[in-house]
Amino acid sequence: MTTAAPAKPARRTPLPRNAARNSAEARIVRSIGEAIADRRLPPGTKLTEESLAEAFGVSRERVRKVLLLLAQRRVVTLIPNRGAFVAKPTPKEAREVFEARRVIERAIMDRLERLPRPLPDDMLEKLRDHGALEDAAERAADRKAMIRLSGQFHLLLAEFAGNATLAGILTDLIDRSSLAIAAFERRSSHTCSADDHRRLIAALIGNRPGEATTLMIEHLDEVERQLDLETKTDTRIDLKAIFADEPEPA
Amino acid sequence: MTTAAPAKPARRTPLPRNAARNSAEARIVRSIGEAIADRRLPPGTKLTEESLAEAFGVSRERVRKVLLLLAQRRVVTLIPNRGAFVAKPTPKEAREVFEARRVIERAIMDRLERLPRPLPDDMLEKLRDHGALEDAAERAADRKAMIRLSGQFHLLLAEFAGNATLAGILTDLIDRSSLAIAAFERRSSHTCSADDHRRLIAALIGNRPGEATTLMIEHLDEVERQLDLETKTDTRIDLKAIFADEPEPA
DNA sequence: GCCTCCAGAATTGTGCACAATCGGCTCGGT
DNA sequence: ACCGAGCCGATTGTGCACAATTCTGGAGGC
Repeated sequence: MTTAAPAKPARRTPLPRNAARNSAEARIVRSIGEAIADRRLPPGTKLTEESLAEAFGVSRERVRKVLLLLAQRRVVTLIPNRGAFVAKPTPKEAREVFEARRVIERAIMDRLERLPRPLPDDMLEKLRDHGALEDAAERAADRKAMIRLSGQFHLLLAEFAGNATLAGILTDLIDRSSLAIAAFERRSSHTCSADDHRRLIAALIGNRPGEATTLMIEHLDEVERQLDLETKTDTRIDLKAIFADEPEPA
Repeated sequence: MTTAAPAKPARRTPLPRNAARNSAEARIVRSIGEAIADRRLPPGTKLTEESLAEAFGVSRERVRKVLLLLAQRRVVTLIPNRGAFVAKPTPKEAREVFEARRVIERAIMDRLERLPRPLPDDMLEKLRDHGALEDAAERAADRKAMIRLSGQFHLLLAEFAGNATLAGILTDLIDRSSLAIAAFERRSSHTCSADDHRRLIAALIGNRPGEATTLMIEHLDEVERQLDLETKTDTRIDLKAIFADEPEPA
């Protein structure tokens, strides 16, 4: 019935319209988000509206909107009349974020393990492709790419689990854990163990019951364990402490 | 040009400043959120900026900001150049939200059951107080109060679990499940079974291992099961269907 | 010497005016 | 009478100007 209209000329405009405008803001959000994740914008950095507006070539109100969005995702902190800062999570918040990730990603792995085998071809293909990308980034020692790919890997699994809502929640949590890593990473850490991901992929394909889930939990535990959530480096007094033992150069 | 103002008498105000301003926005968000949850604003309702601005006695840009926040929480849908609408979840999204709630609330119940016994007095007190409130609302057949209290109950448990991040995520999910209920509730449904909550409280205090968790999952299953997620009432064509059998009045 | 207080500058917050866009309505053609 | 085109009212989107607040540097008093 409704399928008629074979020869209907394109009455409406092809409407590439608002998509462009809208994605411009989304693009800025992603751009800033990635910059925060890979530490080009370390926690605590002041994000001046004017500077960002200039950097992205947009008006200040656009930036303002973007910052509001990022603040909602707890990636930046908005202090009234003071401005926007890259969020600096507390150790407590960092622990909470990782715990939340364990809760959600365990659920995701459960669902993935219950998928009928063998896994669909496109899924296998995407897993292998992603593995190759991570390998390449590791060989190239491309730290930024590894961070980005690591997040994408977890997100990819969430997609496969088929629950977009959980995936959306996880997106935020991944951003926030990147932030936590940036804030609390120890000096000598190898972090993003692409090896963990490799094993996870293998376990997922192999389908030994529970193994992939266990690996995921251990993986998240390991990442969290590599953080230094004990020594209290909070507030801004640490700056004074750092330079306290330096003699006056005069 | 502008300010004459060479004389500056009481230059400073007693500063009831941003705290009031800031919470004003939060208040509007809560207000609209509650209105959506208890169905004063059914899914699909157009939220005109001007009307809301007038209703809350604030400027349009304030409303605009609030709508952006609510859109981020998926409680309203923002259509470019068309405006804001109370979100109308799809059956798929409704299922996803409930699945996400099961994932998170199971984790919360796990943690609550692992709490050392007996539970702290303030926790017991709050549980009992809340139970009394729900009983009262049920006796008074105060539907709106029951909906609000039901959400608060789940949030209360999340608080007790001590993970503010998970609690925050759950806050959004509860709002969204309220929406799902508003969108898909069957005509003859008793819904918010305060009885479930009563049993949950008892199980939690009694601490028979796993019982509270099981009750919670069954509770969420039951709420979801009361929804009609099968019959496809999507799109706007249902309006035509509704009036299809009505004869022309002239 | 140190603390307090106070301009000046820089930055954020907000109202307003206008531009852009959409849906509905009317009108003219077939 | 139906269909499409085009205008109009209403609503949303955006830039701008100005108000409010905070921060900085420095002068003055204790």
